Amino acid sequence: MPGTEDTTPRGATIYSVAAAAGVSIATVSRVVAGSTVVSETTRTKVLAAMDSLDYLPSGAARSLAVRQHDTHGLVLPELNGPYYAELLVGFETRAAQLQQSVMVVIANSKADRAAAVRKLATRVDGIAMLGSDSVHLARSPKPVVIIAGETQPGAEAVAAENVESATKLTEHLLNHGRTNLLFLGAIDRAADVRERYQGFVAAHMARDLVPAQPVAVEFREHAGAGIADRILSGDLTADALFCGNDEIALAVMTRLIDGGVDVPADIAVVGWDDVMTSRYVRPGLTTVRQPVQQLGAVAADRLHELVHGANFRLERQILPSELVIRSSCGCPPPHSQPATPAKVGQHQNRPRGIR
Amino acid sequence: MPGTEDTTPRGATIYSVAAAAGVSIATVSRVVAGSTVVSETTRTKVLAAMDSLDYLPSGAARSLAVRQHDTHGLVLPELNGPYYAELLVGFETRAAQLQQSVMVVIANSKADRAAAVRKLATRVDGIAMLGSDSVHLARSPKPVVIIAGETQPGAEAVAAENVESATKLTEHLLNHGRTNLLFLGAIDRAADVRERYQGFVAAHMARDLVPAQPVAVEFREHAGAGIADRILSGDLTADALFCGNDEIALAVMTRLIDGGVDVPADIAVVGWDDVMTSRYVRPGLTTVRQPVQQLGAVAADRLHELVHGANFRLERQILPSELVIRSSCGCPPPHSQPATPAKVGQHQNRPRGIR
DNA sequence: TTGTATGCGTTATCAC
DNA sequence: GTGATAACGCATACAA
Repeated sequence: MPGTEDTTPRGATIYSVAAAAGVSIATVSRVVAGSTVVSETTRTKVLAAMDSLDYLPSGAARSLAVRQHDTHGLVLPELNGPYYAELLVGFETRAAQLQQSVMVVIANSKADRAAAVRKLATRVDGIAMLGSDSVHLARSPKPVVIIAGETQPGAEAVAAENVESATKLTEHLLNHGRTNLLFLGAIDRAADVRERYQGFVAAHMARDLVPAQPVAVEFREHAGAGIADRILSGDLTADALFCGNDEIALAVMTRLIDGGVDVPADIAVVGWDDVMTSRYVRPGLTTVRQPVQQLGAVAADRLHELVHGANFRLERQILPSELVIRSSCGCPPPHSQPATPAKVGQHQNRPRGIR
Repeated sequence: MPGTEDTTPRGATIYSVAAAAGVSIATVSRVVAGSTVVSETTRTKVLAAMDSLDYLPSGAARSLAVRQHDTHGLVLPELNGPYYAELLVGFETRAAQLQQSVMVVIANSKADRAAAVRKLATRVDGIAMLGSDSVHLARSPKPVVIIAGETQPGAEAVAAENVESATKLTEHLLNHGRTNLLFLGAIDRAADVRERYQGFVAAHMARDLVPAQPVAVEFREHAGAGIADRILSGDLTADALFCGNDEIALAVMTRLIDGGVDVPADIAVVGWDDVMTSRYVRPGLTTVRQPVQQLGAVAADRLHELVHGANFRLERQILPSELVIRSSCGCPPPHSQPATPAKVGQHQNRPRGIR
């Protein structure tokens, strides 16, 4: 049917604005790129044309031409919770400063992750991945940085410090006179939990004590309650619980209290992460705070450098964690029970007496 | 310098695998696309070539060719907290099911958002944006769906129900015999808070009561503590506090309790969002749960349809919220104080006596 | 079933 | 200063 025009407006391209402005596409490209060589008068013409045509450059075309995506990939496990949000904020913020976009994908199973990574690699310059117990990323075509996981052949790793803090935390419990500590968490899933257990073991060894085997628990609240029930029923015995993260610590502790046990008098409980709830609950949960946001930022940073030719760092970068002593470990509660959060950045530690 | 080769390996392209497999690029493209027409023997050849060359397609080139990014954009404000993580999970998961990648950008100021949106629009097919009090997105070249905000000319909106739930919650407080309710939250920032105040007002009107003006507070914990101090000092008076979100509700309530007031006997406190802390704190915080994850999923869904030619929906889609009655409102605490979270999806409401 | 040729919208290298 | 024009890596209509 002659004369029938395509009705779907295809959007302005560099060609249409060039035509509208009466210049070549090269010139348009120059003003878009902010090149200083173009004369003021033509620049104005071009700008006007772009505006009237509502011109929007094609990122794909640009990427193809410059052979670079200018975007970072971020692979996260499905778990929600504040941890991931913070990590994303740190990562995205730093990436943005570096003029990089960020593409995120959430994957759970190893299979999902592998597939996700391959697809992602198609549209980014590099990939940051939370947790290393993940893809066998041999021959990964793009730079990879692993967050909170172990270093791997083709990748670089950044993580929050675990072993030392776990050791300190365990010692703290031991110093409180506890003799039967239990470690709650599955050490075969994630490297960071494994490292926390290492610290747990190390502290025992240092005193010629024999550490208990870890009790595998999912990092979900209901799992924590389950453990508490086993303790209440006498199936499990302990006078101190070292929990792999705050969620289960909170769940266990609360259920224990509901079940009539006195925390921390009968059983001390400590966690990991310092989630918001930990400072609101009574007794306040003793835990460890990780520099999560900074972790994301550093990952974005390293990734950017790798993409731009930097060499892989042989050993992973460790960011310091910080013990947050409250009262679930046996320390006396502060007299005024200040529930208001301390300003972040200030030390919240207030070790007392013991240790 | 003749004979000097470029040492940086440029990565395999469709051309190199075609050559290696002894076929044309069209054929390679076909097997990559999973076309069924190609013979089994050649497919194997191509697959082998791809594998040995470690071929990774260029997403940019593909996007350019098909004139589509197959990517959804998501614009978030900087605030962290579980809300955003959940939203992201819902959005990404649904997008993935639709074969779409997702690019996220975090922006705070209006200026940031405007800039971010324009840059984003360059690499995605459509944009979802949390909150509408944002960009004047006139002539936005790509489809936009607004999450938890008001509908706008060029966009579609999805949101959790606010007014009705806020009305109910207010009525609940009124039914408890409270006569001096205060609304805590800045209604000039976000549409959803505005709507909650509307419900607050509506409930008052229905009883010929005159609602108090909203007390502007930032949604940060320290701000909540500040309000509590004003109440403790007598600067502010109330027997019930309707807080714009759980963070400030928690902060206010805790500080109030530390200051010696009996919550809820002296002052009732309710919040919004049902964060984890709300079910751990004592008294349990009465609040409202929004289908955040679903909100993200619906946004991704609608965006996808808009991108593929669907018409804008004139009125926004409202997802139902749910009252979560605990005891900070004045209701008696459950006898067993079950802190374990109810399975999500089950009704957690247990209204009693009153209303 | 497979190959050829063209277009997708930029950037960048040359000339002019 | 500005304008041709060749990549960039893929999809696809059309031939064969």
